[in-house]
Amino acid sequence: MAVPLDLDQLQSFCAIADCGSFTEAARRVHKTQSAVSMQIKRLEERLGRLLLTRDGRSVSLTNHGEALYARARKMLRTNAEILDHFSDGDLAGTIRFGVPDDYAVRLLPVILSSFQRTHPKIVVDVACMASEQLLEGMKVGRYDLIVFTQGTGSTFGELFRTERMFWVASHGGQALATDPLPIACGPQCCIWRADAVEALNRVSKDYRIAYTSSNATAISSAVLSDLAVGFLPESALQPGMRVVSDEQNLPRLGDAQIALLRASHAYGSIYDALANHIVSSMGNLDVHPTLASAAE
Amino acid sequence: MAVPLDLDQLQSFCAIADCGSFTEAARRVHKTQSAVSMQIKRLEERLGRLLLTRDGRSVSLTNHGEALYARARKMLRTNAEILDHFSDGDLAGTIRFGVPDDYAVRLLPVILSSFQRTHPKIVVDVACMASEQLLEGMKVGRYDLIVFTQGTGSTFGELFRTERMFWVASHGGQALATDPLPIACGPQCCIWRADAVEALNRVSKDYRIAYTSSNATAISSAVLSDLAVGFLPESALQPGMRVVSDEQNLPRLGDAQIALLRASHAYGSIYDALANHIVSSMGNLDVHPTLASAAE
DNA sequence: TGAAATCTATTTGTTAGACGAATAGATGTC
DNA sequence: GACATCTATTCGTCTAACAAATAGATTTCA
Repeated sequence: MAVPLDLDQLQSFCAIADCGSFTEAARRVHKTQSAVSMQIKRLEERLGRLLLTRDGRSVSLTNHGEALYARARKMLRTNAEILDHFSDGDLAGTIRFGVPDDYAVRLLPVILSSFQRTHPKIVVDVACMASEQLLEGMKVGRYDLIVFTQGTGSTFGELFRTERMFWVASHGGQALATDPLPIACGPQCCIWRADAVEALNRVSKDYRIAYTSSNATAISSAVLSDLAVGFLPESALQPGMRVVSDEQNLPRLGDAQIALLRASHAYGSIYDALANHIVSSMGNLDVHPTLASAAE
Repeated sequence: MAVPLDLDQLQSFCAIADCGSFTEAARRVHKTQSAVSMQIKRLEERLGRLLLTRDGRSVSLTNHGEALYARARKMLRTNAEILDHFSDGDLAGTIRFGVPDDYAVRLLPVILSSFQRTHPKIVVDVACMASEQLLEGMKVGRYDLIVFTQGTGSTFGELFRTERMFWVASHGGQALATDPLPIACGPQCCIWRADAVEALNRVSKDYRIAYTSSNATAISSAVLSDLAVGFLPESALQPGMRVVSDEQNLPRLGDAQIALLRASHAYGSIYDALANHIVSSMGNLDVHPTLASAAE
């Protein structure tokens, strides 16, 4: 191996990929814009490929950039893990953390309790609400780190898990057989709502929005009490719910993409520690293990 | 994250861990001894721990060093994977590769065929024989890269897989019930032989070495034809063999440790490519995913 | 016991290259 | 068409990584 890559460059690269801007990325990694620009230039020269497309307006990853990103992330995670492991004394501080309420119930307790055990001096201040509100709050600086779900299309933040979405009904209920189909879902802004509505229209299925709430438990209750049919990601399924099989005439839904988003200042050791913990606890994405499968 | 670690330092660190010498490691990474010495000094300062113990004669890893080593290796593998992925044109060259014959049968075809598919221009010259002979051949420069198995004690080379060892007999055969127990195994030098013999003595089991060969297929045949009982690692088990359950009075055997060893010159892109491929294809070791479990 | 050999650590001087500041060039906005 | 806001580039500075040489420590062998 001639000379290994420079993690500093990869860090800048990932920062740009995350926020879509050289200037903003520079702030995050505590460098000037020119330094970041030159780092990327050197990285691209080193690998002999264009990694980012600069369209004046926005910056996005090329295919090669995508291929690099996943692996670079992995290396940076391991790097942060090492630094965390060797950091003297326990890390201390407070993290304002946001998570969609549908995941909160199932996943949070496990994840946060094991995190608290290894990092007793980090206080995690948890907020549970819909992804849209979390993103809103992130904009005004209310959180340091949030987990949120996004549609299949636009990707920003750090994608670390995908999940199948299922139509669900109550066991032995009538809602599923009703026409038009009564549906329980989040408010207008709900990311999945648009996807589901579009899918229903595509198969010309009659439906009506029978129940709306920005509270996930409220929606679950509506489904469980047979008021309506709902759609949920795999890990939000609850006992008493019945997954509607593909044989029914309901359209297949797109996958839920779960990502991590940091405030621009949240790139320190304690944030890395929590982010790493979440990704390794519930992440289900990884680069294909062998190059065999990764090669084009 | 203040400033990420330097992969260059980690590379030197791993090279030292692999060969137990600053001077030799320096040759491998194409630097002077002083440069390597200073790199380690900086790395130890950075992490605030002693990573290597220099006892004048030999150099070995401290506990902190061990913890770092596994993660550093992972990063270096990913690094090599990236460079491989982006290397222009197909890598070309010849690799003189050695592998124990017991593994050759089961694993080689799959591994090498997928490797050839992604790296058609790399010629892999395969030698199949017992680990001891491979190590012997490595000493005199006959191989670039070998896979070999070692006992539970001494570790050198790059450990990437462990496997349970099983006592095996033929289906419905008599050998297992015979007293003293007839055993088929490798020659004197066989690593497992000492372990098995020691285990038998520990439980005061009478046995006799009934069949000896340095050829793994010969031993398998002896077991299959009920001439004797044998002991094999999990992945060398073959149809027609019966694993002797723990209820029988045979002692539990230690695990087989499978490692990779490179010639001192074999640190280039094509060697990395094959080494990575092998490790990701058949490796079953990894750093614990979360720090939770890794913390002391 | 002492000389030679062979380690690692340290010192010194040189130099590449990474960075920040300033500027140019490009693009979209009002 | 002026302005704002990106990224690229130029320039000068300075850090820090390196090779070469040397010192210090330890083992080996006579």
